[in-house]
Amino acid sequence: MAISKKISKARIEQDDIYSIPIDEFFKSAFSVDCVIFGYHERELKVLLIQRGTDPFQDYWALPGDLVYPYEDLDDSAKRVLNDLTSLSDVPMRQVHTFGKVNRHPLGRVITVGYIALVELMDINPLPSKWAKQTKWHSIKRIPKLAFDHKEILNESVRALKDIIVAEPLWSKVLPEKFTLTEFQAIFETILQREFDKGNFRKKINGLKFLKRLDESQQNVRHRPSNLYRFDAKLFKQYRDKGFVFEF
Amino acid sequence: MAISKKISKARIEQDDIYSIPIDEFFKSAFSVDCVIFGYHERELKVLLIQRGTDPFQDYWALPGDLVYPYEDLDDSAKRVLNDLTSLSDVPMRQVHTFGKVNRHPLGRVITVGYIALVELMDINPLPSKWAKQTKWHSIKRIPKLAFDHKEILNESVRALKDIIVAEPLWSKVLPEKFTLTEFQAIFETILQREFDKGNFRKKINGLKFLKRLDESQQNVRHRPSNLYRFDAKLFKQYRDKGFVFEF
DNA sequence: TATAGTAATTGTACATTAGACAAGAACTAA
DNA sequence: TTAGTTCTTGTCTAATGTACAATTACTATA
Repeated sequence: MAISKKISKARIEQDDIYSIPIDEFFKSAFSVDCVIFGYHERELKVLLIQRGTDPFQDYWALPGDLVYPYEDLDDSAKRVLNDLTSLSDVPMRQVHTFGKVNRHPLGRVITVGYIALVELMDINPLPSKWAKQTKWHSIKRIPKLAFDHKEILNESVRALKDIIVAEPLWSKVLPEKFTLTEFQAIFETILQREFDKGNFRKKINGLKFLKRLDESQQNVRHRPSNLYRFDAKLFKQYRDKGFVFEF
Repeated sequence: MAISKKISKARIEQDDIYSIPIDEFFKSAFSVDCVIFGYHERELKVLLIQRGTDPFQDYWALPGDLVYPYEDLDDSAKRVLNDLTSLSDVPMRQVHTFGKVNRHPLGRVITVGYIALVELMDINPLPSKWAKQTKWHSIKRIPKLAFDHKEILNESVRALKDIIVAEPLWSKVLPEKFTLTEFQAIFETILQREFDKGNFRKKINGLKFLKRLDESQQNVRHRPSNLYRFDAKLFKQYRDKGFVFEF
């Protein structure tokens, strides 16, 4: 399934679009690739699968596959992730589309990248369909990847930094009740910078959608931390009024 | 050129990906759509073409077309814009990809949106290829558009607001030497909010990459404004050090 | 039981920025 | 010369950011 040899580049350049039969355009495909970031205790990982099919058989890769003809793009990302890792209910966001001519050996395929952030221990990926294995890889030690997935991953890491502040992705990573130190750790890990504890806390106390509870940690060998809860409804109200979270 | 009837949705859902011949995936196409924002004297417009071909013949639409099989996505955006409007040297940025199943009547086509911002008077779009007309439309009075172009436009307007602060798109809109009032007007128009003149100016004075010149306006019936120049090199240096422009 | 260790929490002092607003300056037109 | 206009600078206050110190509440261990 290679790109049709009937289309020579030279011919197209000197001629106009009408000279190409429209059918020649409908010989390409598109795929989605899911970048599932897993956070746990100050470590950021990404979920990779080992491919059990060609091309790039046995390579590590982002969970991704061709989009069905009848399938909306956003739905496809969900379906593909489920097909390969058995995961569902992982809200993803579109990030960028990658479309170099030779990025796929079987023909012209562009791919749309989607990202998500989850607490690593909350989900249980299981390989299915043609995925041989699924495995969390530390963002700092990424093996050689199939296709241009390294580039997609890099771009996604960059995008995650923007999105983590703009959208409450972090709420997926926190337990129901959490400490401010845990909250701070997420931002420090993803944004790769440190914050002063006291000052960070002051900022948080101004945010009404992080509600302080009348409970505290148990069984710690130091002063127990107060617990907080995220109020998604209040957050939405804030945002609808133009509020922007910033660091 | 409709989606192959051989693929029934039911069959795919109960079966797995292997049951679909791979050729069935290579029957789709993708396009690029260019959202060229034109700024002039506190007005924001968008460049539309009138389509001279089916589908949506005679409709107003974003300049966009199918991507050639041998063509990188980013290159394609440039080429398509030039094909339809004769414009070149308009740096664009990818924004979002739209992939609903039925967004294109001729078959499965997803489209990648690109945006740019230019000074309206600096460029001279001329319809060519199958574009009957090109015309600047005020962002506030948009006619019925072909395909899902209204949705693409809406998303692009939103994205422009983010990008105008993150990237120096505004440098494309300003003359070599400009006043701070002109500079402020761009942000007020695009972000749709007003700034206090004095305070805005204070902020600007801290930015070294906006260099105050020893020149001022001529022939104005009020105190002439100082002229400034944008130093792109310095801006890059700032940004590489992690500087982020904000309002 | 007292003490050390640990991290949470609060506070303080200073610097920087934001926001509202006013005063003065530099031009043209009448 | 004066009025009209907008640019430019300044001032004052409030809010926020930053660095860092002091205090608190717990556990483990001597």
